[in-house]
Amino acid sequence: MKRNTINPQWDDPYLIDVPSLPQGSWEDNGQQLKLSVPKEFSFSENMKYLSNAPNECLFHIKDHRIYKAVPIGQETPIIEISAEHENVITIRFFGNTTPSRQEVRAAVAGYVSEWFDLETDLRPFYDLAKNDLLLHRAVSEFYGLRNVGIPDLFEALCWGIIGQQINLAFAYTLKRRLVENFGRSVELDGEQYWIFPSPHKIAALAVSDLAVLQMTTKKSEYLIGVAQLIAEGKLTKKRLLATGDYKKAEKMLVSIRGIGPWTANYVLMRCLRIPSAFPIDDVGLHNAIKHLMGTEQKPTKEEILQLSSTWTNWESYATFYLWRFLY
DNA sequence: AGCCAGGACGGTA
DNA sequence: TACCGTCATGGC
Repeated sequence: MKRNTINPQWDDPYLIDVPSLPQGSWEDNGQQLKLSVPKEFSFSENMKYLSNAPNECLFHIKDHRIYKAVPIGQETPIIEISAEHENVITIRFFGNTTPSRQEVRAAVAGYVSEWFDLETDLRPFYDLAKNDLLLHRAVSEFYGLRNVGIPDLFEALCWGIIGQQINLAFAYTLKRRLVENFGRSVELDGEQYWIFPSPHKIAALAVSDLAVLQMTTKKSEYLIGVAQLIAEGKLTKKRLLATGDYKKAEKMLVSIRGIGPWTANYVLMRCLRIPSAFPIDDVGLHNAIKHLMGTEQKPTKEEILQLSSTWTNWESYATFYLWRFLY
């Protein structure tokens, strides 16, 4: 008999911070969901991006399909995301994890819609990019790529903090250790699906609990501090968005210990989807520009501001597209 | 072996 | 405001 087994530490009140409904059109026949996607969307282009994450532990990819456990309230459906045609995304529930309640299925649709940023109209970006020194090649090579995001705020903040000042491969290793030590997993058909630890769980840890994972002491402190803020309800997506202004949201984040300009903009870009969020200190961005410009030295901040002066309100998409040149 | 990595902090001038 | 030493470890 195949059953889902869930780790003991499952008395976990945290609800991931995601929309309860997709904004766009979608269908639900009780067994599977279909999301309509904009014309400027390419499933395979987004899959190429996701396939490149080395050592990713929160989803896996097989035969051009994504498999992932999505925690919604007290349920943890395991979904398969596929696209027979480029213009529609199909979500199937795995095994016996089909949520019986319609609102849970809707939340899953909302999660996927947000993950792939299906609501943004990319046409203005493509228009401005056509004549842009750095972007014209990016938008033709990666046409249909979305700003694939991190819908949950806590996960996005942790990923940003973990990634500070270390190479990406090591960052993935640290994330995996964090998830496998303090997250929970659902097992189905011999596969294990990991779910990111809750803020409550991390908030209750001691610095040494994280430091043994080879996180620096400071990173351990930062993660616990952010977890406490979120667990106490003091830091939410809603509050950040309620500032009504990108710069105010950035200030709110930067005031938190461990979150500097890079992390703040990274999270505003990948989680809150602020179009003008711009992690200008990002080494990856610097390397991409260096690569495209064929220069030996990294661009200065002034040069980047010059090159990006026409990206107004599309800085986050520009950054995301330029990252694609790095792998 | 040595430089670099999807930075941030705390102190100093 | 602007700069600098420090944190600390793995990847290549």
